[in-house]
Amino acid sequence: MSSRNEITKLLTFFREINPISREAEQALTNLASLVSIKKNLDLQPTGVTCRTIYFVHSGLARIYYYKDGNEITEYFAFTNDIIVRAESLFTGKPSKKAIQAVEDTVFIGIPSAQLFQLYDLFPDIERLFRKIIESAYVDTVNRIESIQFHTAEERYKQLLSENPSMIQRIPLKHIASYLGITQVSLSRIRAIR
Amino acid sequence: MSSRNEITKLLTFFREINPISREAEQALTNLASLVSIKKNLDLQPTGVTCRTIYFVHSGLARIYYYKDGNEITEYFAFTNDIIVRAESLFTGKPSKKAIQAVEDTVFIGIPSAQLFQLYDLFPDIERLFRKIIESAYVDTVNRIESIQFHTAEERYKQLLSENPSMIQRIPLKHIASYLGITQVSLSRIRAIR
DNA sequence: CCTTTCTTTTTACATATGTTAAATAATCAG
DNA sequence: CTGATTATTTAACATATGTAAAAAGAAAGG
Repeated sequence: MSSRNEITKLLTFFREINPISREAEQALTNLASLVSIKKNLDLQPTGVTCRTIYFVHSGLARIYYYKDGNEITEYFAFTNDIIVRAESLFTGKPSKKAIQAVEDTVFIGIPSAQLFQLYDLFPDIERLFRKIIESAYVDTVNRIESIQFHTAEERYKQLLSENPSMIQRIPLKHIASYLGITQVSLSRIRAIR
Repeated sequence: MSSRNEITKLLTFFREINPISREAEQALTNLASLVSIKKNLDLQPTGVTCRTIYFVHSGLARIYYYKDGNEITEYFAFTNDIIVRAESLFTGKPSKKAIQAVEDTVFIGIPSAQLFQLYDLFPDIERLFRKIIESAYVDTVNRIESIQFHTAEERYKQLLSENPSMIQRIPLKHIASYLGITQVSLSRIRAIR
């Protein structure tokens, strides 16, 4: 499969969110490039300002950071999911977070500076990305509710029912920190049948 | 102060986020209207789809909902803050959440359908609101980190140092549910001097 | 295939927060 | 001002999750 075909798949996904003109699709395609990262390696390290917006083409990735010496997973991205360290991209500050391939992963990268220039030429593209962020915002608000008002056991079981493959594909230590608990707690929860 | 002057104050605030043309400002002003709500009364009830984007002109408001019969405060909005039930606005579904005035509050309301039409006429306005949502998204991601990796005591003390007036202006029961703890827990935390 | 390393589970104990109920304190309406 | 309502604190006990250390299991490299 050529690079262009891989980007076409992402454009197809974009059409469901917000259709954009053929010229706009072409402009996006010209900006986009593929990056392959082997399992457990970082796509982007901490300490650098985020200047690229990534989508997962294949594989599985995560955003993580360190808290008191412990690695915390903040987000998992599957096929077609956006993966971006928003707190750095939107503020211009160096990111304290890193992006890592959980499996061998192919990313589609779009340089943010050039994308923002396209916003001026193609309001449709700006609208597309506005809607992507709106959707991410709603997801995040819902996640706060999930964290604050469900026990770790409830959150684990919900994750298990909504996305059972995660348990197979992702080390439990990452799932534990994503759920906001220790690995020991997760193990205990899993043991209760 | 006339209604127009109150909206002018909001436009001044908008200029710092993303300047828009004079025509765009005029179009926004034409859409905007003022709503005054007395303390403890709802601006928007639950069960209805959110069709208006509000900003706080003066006073103080919150978004809340019911969880197992208990009232949970999700968000506080101060002067110039946006207050909107995003999970309903962006999905078109009825909201399970309500907006309430914590003090006598003046809101500036912008009907979402008409605002979205303005996006077509004035890409600057769409950009302004994209940036507002991006900023809200970053705030929300940071809040997840705060909830997951700080104790309730740490979160209370941070809130106290960042925004001490909240403790005076808002009943502690609302602050407790905002922090994700019971009022009893908050009281205990406060007692430790 | 074996050794090393990484991941997951188990155990024992510590602690933060929840639950329920009652006591105080503050606010509000008449 | 006064009684009623609402908000806040306190107490006693229950429970979920954290911490530390060790054991067991799985994966990876030579």
